[in-house]
Amino acid sequence: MSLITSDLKQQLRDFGLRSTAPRLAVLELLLDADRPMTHTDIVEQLGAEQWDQATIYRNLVKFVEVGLARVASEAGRMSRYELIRDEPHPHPHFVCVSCGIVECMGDVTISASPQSTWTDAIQSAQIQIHGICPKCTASKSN
Amino acid sequence: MSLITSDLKQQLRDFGLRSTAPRLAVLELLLDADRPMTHTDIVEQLGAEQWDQATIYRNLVKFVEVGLARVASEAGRMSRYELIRDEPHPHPHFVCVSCGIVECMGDVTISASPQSTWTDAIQSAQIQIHGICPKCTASKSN
DNA sequence: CATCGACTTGCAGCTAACTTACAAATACAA
DNA sequence: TTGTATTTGTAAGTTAGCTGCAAGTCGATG
Repeated sequence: MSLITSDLKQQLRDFGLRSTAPRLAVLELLLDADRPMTHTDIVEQLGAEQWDQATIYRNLVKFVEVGLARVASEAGRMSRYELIRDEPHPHPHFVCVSCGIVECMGDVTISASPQSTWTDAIQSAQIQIHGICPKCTASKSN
Repeated sequence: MSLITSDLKQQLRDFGLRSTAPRLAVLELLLDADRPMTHTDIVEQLGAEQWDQATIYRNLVKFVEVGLARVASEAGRMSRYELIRDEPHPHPHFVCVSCGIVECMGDVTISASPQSTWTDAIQSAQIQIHGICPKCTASKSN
């Protein structure tokens, strides 16, 4: 077993979850992903493993429940999951309202003003920018 | 027929849609709403009218198609619709990730920095703040 | 390192939001 | 008023996601 896999096992236990093969696989996939992924994405990428789709669902839900992951968007009526990581600059997500893809906007900073009734709620909230992604913009202009 | 209803009929025609009873009712409901509404919300509020749910769905989709309305959020796997209006200050939406309710944050202004690869896409985009609304925060602390 | 209870998985079937096919009804241009 | 394209009602279909249950597995404990 690699050192890295061993770390992942420990991370699962740190969050109060048993370390099982499907959980490790999902965790590893999310770690490597550069954008939030749907359940379908994950099942496809783990295709060779043949784990039941319900197992993957339950694990994703569990990850969110314990705080390992969050639902980054529900565009197109499909939840997209991403790991929660310690980040120097929390970044907003760009969500394409046409194709549903979600991209992390690492280089954008958002600030809100002024103090308002929402100030409390905005603490630790996620920001999404909804628009048409470059790819969809291109294909629409045909 | 009231002057107002007559205006609504004209607005439908301006967008290339025939003016029908269910469309007028949906349009009027969205006009009066102070937040984006789900298909279910709308069917319930129009309960007395007994229009088919598929008709309401198709009209909502049509409204979005012609630019009369937009999907303000898909929280909880339910689309929430709002009319597109001319607004002096486009406002972000607060989306509760717990109960899915969407509120218009009229008093909050969001600014993005710096210029980035996203600058183009952000033009005319919608901003959503995802968090836990005050009501859900209260009920969770019980 | 064997045991056992609690947690997980696989399976199959269910739910709910949304979509669609098709025939009947209707808006509206002429 | 009439003709036609659009819209509606009805019923059935789709699909992401959820759930009950029996069988399997993890890992704390002895």
